[in-house]
Amino acid sequence: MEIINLAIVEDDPIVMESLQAYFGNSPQFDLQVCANSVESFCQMLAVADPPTLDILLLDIQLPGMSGISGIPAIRDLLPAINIIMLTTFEDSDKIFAALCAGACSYLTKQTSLVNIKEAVMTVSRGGSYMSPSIARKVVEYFAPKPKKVNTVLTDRQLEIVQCIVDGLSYKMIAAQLDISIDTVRTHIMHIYRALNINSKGELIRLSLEGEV
Amino acid sequence: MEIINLAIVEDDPIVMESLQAYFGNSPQFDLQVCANSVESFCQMLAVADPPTLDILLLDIQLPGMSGISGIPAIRDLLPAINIIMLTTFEDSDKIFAALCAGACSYLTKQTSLVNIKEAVMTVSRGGSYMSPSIARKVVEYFAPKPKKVNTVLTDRQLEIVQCIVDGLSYKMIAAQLDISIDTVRTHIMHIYRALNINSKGELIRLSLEGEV
DNA sequence: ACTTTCCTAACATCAAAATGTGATACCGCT
DNA sequence: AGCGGTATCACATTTTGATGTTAGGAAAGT
Repeated sequence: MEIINLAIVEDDPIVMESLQAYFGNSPQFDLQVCANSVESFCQMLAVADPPTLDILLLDIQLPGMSGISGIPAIRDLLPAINIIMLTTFEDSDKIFAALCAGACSYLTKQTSLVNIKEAVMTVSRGGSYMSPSIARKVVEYFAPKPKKVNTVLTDRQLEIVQCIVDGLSYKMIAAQLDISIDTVRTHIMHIYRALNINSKGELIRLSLEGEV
Repeated sequence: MEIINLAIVEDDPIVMESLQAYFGNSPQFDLQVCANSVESFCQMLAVADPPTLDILLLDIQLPGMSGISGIPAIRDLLPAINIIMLTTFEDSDKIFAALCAGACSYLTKQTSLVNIKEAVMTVSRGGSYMSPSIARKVVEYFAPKPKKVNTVLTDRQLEIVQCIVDGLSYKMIAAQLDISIDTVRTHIMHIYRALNINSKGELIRLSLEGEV
């Protein structure tokens, strides 16, 4: 079995000790770096012979820079590192901010040491592990939104909108829907009135953002 | 412990038997409905006294309608059901299609029965479980993309792009950036050249899709 | 010192879009 | 039968956008 090179950034001494005791005494892991802030962690990496690290357990609430805002800096120093967030926060904002910054897993601190170990090993195998409640929030991001029913636009108008979003000119829309270009103009004027906008650009933005 | 009302839609008799044997003999579960296609499953629900179902294990590759395209129909009949995809497919397209349709978990068929049970119970507790390799693909959806085109645009050009995405006209951009409208035109012409496009619409689409 | 890149700007031209007014016709509703 | 909403079309005008050429000045690199 390959030995996994670990790092931990955590400011709570109790949690840190617990993680150190658990991972430090296991032959599967080589706990190479421990730090209590992103700043000091980065300092430890900015040496002549930086350690090789596979996985980082990273807290969010830290003195100085937060774990999330520190991710870019860390990935800058270690592009290949896999970052597992380990935090008490469960709000969607922080979860998505962390994932968007490049974290690959997200665990709540209620997670048992056994499960944290499981997550670390899963990640080292190229997978990802998330706490069930976190995973639920993530999948809900994709789930079909409760339709904001479009009372403002008619079916025909939505057809026109789609054509515009597809990049068609008035002339092409007229050809495609087999109506006159003047009719297209009229439709679009009505659409603009209904949405309270006055340019193709705004319409495309609204449509791509799912507002229409 | 609450009993979990289960349904299974699976056309492979071997897999089905294995699941039936496992969940049918466990007191925690009430395996209420088994079907080998979405169509027959929906028929079983279209009765005077439809069963109460908490969780559905759903295959993708099925005779007739695919599992993914069947999700909307199923959710129409049972809005509260939690759908766990159970399939051999691991391609991102299918994963995201299933999640966007409203599935809450996604397991590969390599998943052991014990882990499937774990997933079912996790979901019944309001969480979500995904196979590690699936979870990885999901988090990679959020991860920062390797920078692409935006190396071809200068800072100033990105400013202009932002203004256009915000729905400003050339005139308004000129006013906002305090430059002449001719300069705005020149910038935009260069931007179009750099991105190989030729309209505001395409630019807005690229920008909103994160390509710039 | 020289080149390159970028931001700036003016002038010009044609295509496309935005806006307005007015009109005909169909459909469903009361 | 009459009303409101929708879809259709025409004509006209003004504004905006797309594309081109040319060019000066500032900053940065060779």
